[in-house]
Amino acid sequence: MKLHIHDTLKREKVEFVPKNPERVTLYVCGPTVYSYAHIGNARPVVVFDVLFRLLRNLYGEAHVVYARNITDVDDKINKAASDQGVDISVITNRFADIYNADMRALGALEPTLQPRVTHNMQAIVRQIQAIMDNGHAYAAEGHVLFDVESYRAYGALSNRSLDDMIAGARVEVAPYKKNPQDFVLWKPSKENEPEWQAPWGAGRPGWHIECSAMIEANLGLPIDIHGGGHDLIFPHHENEIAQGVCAQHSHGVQGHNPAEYARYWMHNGFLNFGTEKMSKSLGNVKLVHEMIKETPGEVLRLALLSAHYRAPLDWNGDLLDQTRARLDGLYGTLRKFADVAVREVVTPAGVLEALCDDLNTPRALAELSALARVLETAETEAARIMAKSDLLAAGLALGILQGDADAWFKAGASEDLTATVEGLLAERAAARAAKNWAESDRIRDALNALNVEVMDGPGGASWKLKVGA
RNA sequence: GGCCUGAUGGCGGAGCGGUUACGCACCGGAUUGCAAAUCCGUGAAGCCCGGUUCGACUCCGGGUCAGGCCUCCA
Repeated sequence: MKLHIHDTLKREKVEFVPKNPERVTLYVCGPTVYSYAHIGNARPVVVFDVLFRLLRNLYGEAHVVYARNITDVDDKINKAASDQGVDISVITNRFADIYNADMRALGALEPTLQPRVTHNMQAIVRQIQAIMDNGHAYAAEGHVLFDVESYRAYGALSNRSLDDMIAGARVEVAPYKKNPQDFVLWKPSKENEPEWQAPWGAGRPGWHIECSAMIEANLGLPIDIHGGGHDLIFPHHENEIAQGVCAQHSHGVQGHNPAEYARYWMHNGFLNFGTEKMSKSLGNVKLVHEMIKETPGEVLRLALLSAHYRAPLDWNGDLLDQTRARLDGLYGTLRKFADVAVREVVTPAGVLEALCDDLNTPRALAELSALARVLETAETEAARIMAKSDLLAAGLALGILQGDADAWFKAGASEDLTATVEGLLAERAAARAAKNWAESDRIRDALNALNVEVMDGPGGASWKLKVGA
């Protein structure tokens, strides 16, 4: 099956053809680890996790290399470390671990590589030097700056010209810049801030160079797919391209080809929070770390996948309620057929087709519903085995439905409660066997009072913890 | 000012130039001791104004509204 993706650079949906199908490379911009990740940060993680799963499906697990960096050098990190009087590694290690745990809770697979800036300082220095050697950067007052006018394709990704940008002119003006749009590759550290040695003076890397250098060092240029939030298109990704291309060779009179850096670009849309913006000043920042205490990570994940990744997604309580209800339905089906065997996992064609169409997760979800219905209505055991296998395989492609179905409904129930419920259920089973309906209903009322909902089935009663009670 | 998205039924959200998306909620029926779950079914849409077309939610033009980027940002 052919994968088609929307390429930000070409601004259209194109067929994806990897440079080397034996080694498909994907890079997604990861977090700066100075604080907790919010739910908006999680959208690209979940979206590109689905892409990672799809690529592994199409090209084989061993043939996909997915890198998501950890940025552990940054002003905000410096500030946090200084405020707390600790080394930056104390901050970065702590929040990198929390970040990884939070993303795991959202069902994201671990990337193949998680390069860190501090571990790639030599590669960064090397790439900056290469850009300078190729005549695309210059040193000035301890800084190294990229010379945007030397790179003809600057603006190709974000569709803007240097003239437009000068018109906007909201860029930092500095006397040592040849052009206001020139951006920093290397800068001196302030006093008491960490610094690294470089030929043009001790200091630290600029914002954009880390990604292009880590990509070159860890994945090799060009990579196949580069992803991130669409706010990163400019300036971050635009600058990455300039760096990555110009690090490879001089571009005196030759054409400038952005594809020498990354062959396809994918960007996810933003989350909306009603009329309000999510911001620290409004105090409405939704941290994944906090949300997973209240809501199963799987619900958050599916909610993030409920709209197409490029579309804006309104994030609100209704969305979570509806997603929860949908997941309850799917897990309910799986619980009902818990005893049905599962055969080899092969992603159903309908789901694969939907995902191969620029990661159309809403359509994939529709396929999932159809598969659940097939399982519910299957008339033979063979059909049930096939249907259940399809449903689980479809879930795997999206990173959902892999948990124990019974446990899904009982999540949050203490051992004491479970014991109490099982006891009452045994009494009720006896009452029902004796057709003592009054006693049976009395026990059910008692269970309801415990926030437990009972469901009688042919194989006996099952129960679940009521949500939101 | 420049660039870029989006506007679909009560809600979420896809595809498609002419035929049921799907999910959540609701309603009717089947089933159940009663419920729940499940199944079957009904109802419900395409911001506004033009244009193209035999026919447009779907293409084109204009408008309105909302959001994003241009500065740290998923």
